Amino acid sequence: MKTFYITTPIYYANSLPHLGHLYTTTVADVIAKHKKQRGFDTYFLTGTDEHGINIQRVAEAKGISPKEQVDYISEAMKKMFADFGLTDYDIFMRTTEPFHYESVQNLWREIAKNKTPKGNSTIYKGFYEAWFCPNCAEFKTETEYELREGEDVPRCQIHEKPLDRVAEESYFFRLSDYGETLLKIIAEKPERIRPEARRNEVTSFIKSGLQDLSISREKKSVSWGIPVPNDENHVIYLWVDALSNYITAIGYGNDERKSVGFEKYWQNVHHIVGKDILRFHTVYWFSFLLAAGIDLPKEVFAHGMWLDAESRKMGKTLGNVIELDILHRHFQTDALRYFLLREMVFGQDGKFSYENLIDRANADLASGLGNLSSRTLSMINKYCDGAIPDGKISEPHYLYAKRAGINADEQDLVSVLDHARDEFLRRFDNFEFSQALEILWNIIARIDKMISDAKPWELVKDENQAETLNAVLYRATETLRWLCVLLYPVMPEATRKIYSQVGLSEDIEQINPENLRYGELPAGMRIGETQAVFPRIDKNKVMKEIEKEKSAVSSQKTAEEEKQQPSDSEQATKSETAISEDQRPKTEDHYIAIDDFLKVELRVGEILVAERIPKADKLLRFEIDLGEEKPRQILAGLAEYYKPEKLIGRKVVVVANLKPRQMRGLESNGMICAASLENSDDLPVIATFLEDVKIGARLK
RNA sequence: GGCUGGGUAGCUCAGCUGGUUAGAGCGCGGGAUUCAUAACCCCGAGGUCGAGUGUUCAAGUCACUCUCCAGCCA
Repeated sequence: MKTFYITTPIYYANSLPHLGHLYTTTVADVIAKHKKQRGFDTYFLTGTDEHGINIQRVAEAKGISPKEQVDYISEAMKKMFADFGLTDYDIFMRTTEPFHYESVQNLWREIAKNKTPKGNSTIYKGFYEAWFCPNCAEFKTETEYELREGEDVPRCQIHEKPLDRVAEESYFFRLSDYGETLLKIIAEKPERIRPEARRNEVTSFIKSGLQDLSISREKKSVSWGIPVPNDENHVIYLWVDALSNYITAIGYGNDERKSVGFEKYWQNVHHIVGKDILRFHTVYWFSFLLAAGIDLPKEVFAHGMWLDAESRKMGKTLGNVIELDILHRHFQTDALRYFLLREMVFGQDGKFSYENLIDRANADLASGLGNLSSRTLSMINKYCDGAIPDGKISEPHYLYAKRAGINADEQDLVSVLDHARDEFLRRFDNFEFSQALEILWNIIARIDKMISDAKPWELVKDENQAETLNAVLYRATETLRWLCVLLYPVMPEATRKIYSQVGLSEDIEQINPENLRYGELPAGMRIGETQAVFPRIDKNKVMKEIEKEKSAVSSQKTAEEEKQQPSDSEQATKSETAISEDQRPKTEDHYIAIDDFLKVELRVGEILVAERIPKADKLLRFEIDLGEEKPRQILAGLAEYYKPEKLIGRKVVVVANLKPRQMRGLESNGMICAASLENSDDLPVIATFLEDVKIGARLK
């Protein structure tokens, strides 16, 4: 029997489930369901990655043990999966399982006893000294961290948290010997890494030269992990531990899971990963596997990220995160699954907003598939006494059919459906989900048009048109049957409902869409009870509710974070001022046109030099890099509030086209934007950016 | 800075190896209709195809330059 092995990454057990976890797992679930339908013996893995310094720290901070921490997260993950109907996985893998320990150590031994393609030892012991980011679980080079003014410990550029200085003995994996082999392998079977743009990144990374990889940490600094075989003082590097879950779970290197079938499944494994971890799943993972003499995965597919409606990354600071409990509370799981697969071109980034989700659900599901099903079945009830009519038109009635705009012969429709089915399957096999779905929605439009053109409500009034009417309804219903079978992996609940409304009772998950043949819908069968499968969503109402919940959540968070609250009276005063400001009459002359605003050239600048000016107690002299040929000199009255040396390196907003002005004999070429508050003793606050911005970028 | 990908209708995007009036979906405006979940069907809006130069009988579609955006560079 043909087999298929699909994996999600195992999710790091340091934070609660989010949209990314839901997305990747949903995609894998859809693929798994589809492959099962197609007759593959399918194995679907997901789970949590539970070791490492970062989990150790999170646990310490909470005052619990690492095991308690990872138990908590993996339970939360399972609960989230269950909420969204993701229960078809064959294993929820956890790296704290004893069998995984055993297997990883066996993998290590296997690698260690082999030679690299260049005939060297694969693993050697050395000494490592570098900055390490526990959040990334990566060592950082000079270009990847920043040293802030007044601090001696650099911070990770991604997490902005202090790095750990690691100076210790370490085992190394001789990755540097694998570059050529990897490039050759990728060139031979490029489809192993997709999409193409991501593959290019991987190859250019390899071409830039691979360095050996530290694959252990001393136990005294990281204790939460799998010990290196025969060296109790070392713990195996997180990525070796995590990546190998894909093989240990199906029985590599251990007896406990042997029965799953490593040989059987591994030969057709497809890893679905986020683009951020593609490198680990190709360069590192491929090399480890080569070193252990294990076949490489058939495919590693890197999908994109969900961005907000404005194409920004989602994050706590921006408050634009899509919240899983809101999704769960307000939307049908099937509508969400459809949206996830339809809206994002698999492999590219996609935009996610509650509005988009509602629009898609209403347009494609309520007005599209749902409405087609509803109008078709309701006509069968009204015009055919609730039984599926015979779809054949006999020769004497050909002319009538033609008059109604209907081909007596259904061959046109049959070839359209056959072609759509083949294309859909081809796209699906290629993980082109959005395009696959589009094909089916063209079919829906076609059937809608057939109905509108034929006008069954008129045909029913003419006895001579009885067969035409029947044919139209049969064709529509037969198409519905096909749609249900094809769409089952994407919308399991809804398609089951429609299927049973049509009157069919087989288990749709076991029907292979390849075997769909036109005309197998039995005439004379009674249809089931009908009701709307995709109720229309009242956008205004639901958006209002969501907004309310969102603000409730965020204000709750703010309250927790800021324990110090102003007294009641203070707050009252403040809100009163706010209202009066707000209610100021908005007449024309309070506004400026966009052109007026654009006259002001605001740019991002980085302070290179900041120093006091002799005999001036307020003025500071700055040299600011605006991305121009040379830095600008700007004077600003900030000396009372800021120590000049603290300002160096800060990114600020500069009015770049202000007329130059002389102060204290020096020319100032611009102005630094800062908030100045009402009271004289309030400090001005220099406008800055939370995100990393490019020097010279214009603000608008 | 280097490399990769991209900039096409209000929005999301198709447009393969260059060739008739540049397409789809959503949204919007109008019409028609009643089987259906204010749905479905028809029509329309008229977008310098990021800018420029070039190759060609002919260029979103090829080349070069510039510009903007995104990603990768352990």
